[in-house]
Amino acid sequence: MANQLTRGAIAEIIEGGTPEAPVLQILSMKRIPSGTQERHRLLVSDGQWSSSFAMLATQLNGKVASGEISQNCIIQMNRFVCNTVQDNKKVLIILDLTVLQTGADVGQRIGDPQPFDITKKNAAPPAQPSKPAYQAPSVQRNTPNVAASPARSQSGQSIHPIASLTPYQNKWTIRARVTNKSDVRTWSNSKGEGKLFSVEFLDESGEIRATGFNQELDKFFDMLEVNKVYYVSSCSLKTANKQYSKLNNDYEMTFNKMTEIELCEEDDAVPTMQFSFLPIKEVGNADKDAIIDIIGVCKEFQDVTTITTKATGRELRKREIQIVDDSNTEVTMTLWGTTAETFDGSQQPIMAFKGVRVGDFNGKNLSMLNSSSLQINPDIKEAHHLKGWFDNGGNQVEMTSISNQRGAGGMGVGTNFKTFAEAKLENLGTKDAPDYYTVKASVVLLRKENCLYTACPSDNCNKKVIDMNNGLFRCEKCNREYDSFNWRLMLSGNLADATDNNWVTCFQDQAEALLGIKAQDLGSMREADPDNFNKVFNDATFKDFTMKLRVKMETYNDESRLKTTAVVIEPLDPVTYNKRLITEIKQMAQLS
DNA sequence: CCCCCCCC
Repeated sequence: MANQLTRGAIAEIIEGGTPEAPVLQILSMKRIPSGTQERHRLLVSDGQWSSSFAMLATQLNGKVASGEISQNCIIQMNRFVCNTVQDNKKVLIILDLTVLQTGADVGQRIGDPQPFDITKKNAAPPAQPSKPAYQAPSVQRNTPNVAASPARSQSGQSIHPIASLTPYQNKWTIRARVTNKSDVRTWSNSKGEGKLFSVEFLDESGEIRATGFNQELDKFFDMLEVNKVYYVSSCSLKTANKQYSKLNNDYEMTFNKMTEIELCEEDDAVPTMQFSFLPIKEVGNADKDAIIDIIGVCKEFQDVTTITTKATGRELRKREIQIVDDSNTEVTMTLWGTTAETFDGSQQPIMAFKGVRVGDFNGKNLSMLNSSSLQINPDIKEAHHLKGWFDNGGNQVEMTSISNQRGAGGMGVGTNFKTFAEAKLENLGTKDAPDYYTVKASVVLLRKENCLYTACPSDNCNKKVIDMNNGLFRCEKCNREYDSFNWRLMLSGNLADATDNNWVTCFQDQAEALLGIKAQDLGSMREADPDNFNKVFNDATFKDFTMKLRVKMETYNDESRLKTTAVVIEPLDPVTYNKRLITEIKQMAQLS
């Protein structure tokens, strides 16, 4: 069996050689915990040497998931590149392989391979890897050695892997898929002004960002479409500024006057964008600022609004949408710019996001970045699965939202349901920012004394006024006197659910909703009709409500206490309430 | 030649 393996192939590759279709055994494999992209590192053996320098190209991840690639299996490497990384270490990336024998069939390590160490290798002094003289030692990746005969483009030139591009060669053509494309952006600074866009290209060896300015934007912006494959040649290459680019490439390209781009119709061989989707439910546990991939159904969407940035005063268009998945969880996602403006959610599309950022404003939310990409109704298995789920009952499921604030105005009672006990257990309100949650609660006790106050009648003031006892009422805030006032409510009530109770402050709108009467009417009633005044409070007591609460630690006179304020109060809708309980029971049943 | 990633 041992003679199946290509003895010495590992040494040959490490020394810069490109043996033809070498056969190796995978001794072990390890998933590397880096970023969102699943990557596998392999300990491989050629029968003589072993090394853990091998990595699987991500398009082969499926073969790991399916079990085709597993420990002890024998592989033939059809295509591979060997790069030099920091400290002159070698990394072998397997681009294409054939499993000759499964791990189960082989069942054991073949022979007695020794960990390859160039200093211990006794056969001849270490061969000098054929390293081009231009390579600075700090450069993280050398020109890869690409095995197997390169493909040819339609016009006959050979295709180069993206990973092999450097600023020092100018005759190359890549065949790559556009995985992301920016909006047109303009700039104006001391050096001048102009417009630009950028795209991201992906092939089986790697990825690279390309930028087109001014004339090149006019020439290529419309032509380049996300998900299509192109032959691209003659661009300027420069060192990528890692501060701004998250792509796994030390270089990036700029389109220039010589650049040629040509659509490639037969594009099956070029990998599509790789996602690593996180179930929406898991976003609830994700760290703030985490960059993740998400797929979901757009269940609801709000209108486009305009905001002004604090820093530069720039106006931005944004749209919030709610996406759900089969973890029965909903999250709010913010779209920006053209994506926000052109978005059509009316058909409840499936949306696959790559590289969106987790935020923690009022619960968890997601936001697209300029580096994020979005595919609507993509032809991938996760999208088909979600479509099937949504159309077959998923659309009826009551979702748990991990974003407290619904829509631009934050209206609505929200869906971040918790009991009082859960809110306490989770220490809501003890951080810097207030927490919001929604509770179903009954009124136990209302403090009707001092729940009304005389307020300034001018618009948007509402400050308490002082009765001058001469028919005039003075507002200190407006610094003037009025001949009338408005009754306003600040009602303190004890509310309870099955788990605990809580004192909650209800201001005007919320108190009116709870009592079922306008503050003005209640105020008039207090002196004129005390019986009915008391009846209002008696009637409200023991009623059930759904309410969105805000919890925040407040400090008075060096004493800190949690303050709970009602943000929205609605009468309990028994149908919606029961639906939610049924969903929760089903979820509990699934968990057990 | 850009390099902002935003707002409640």
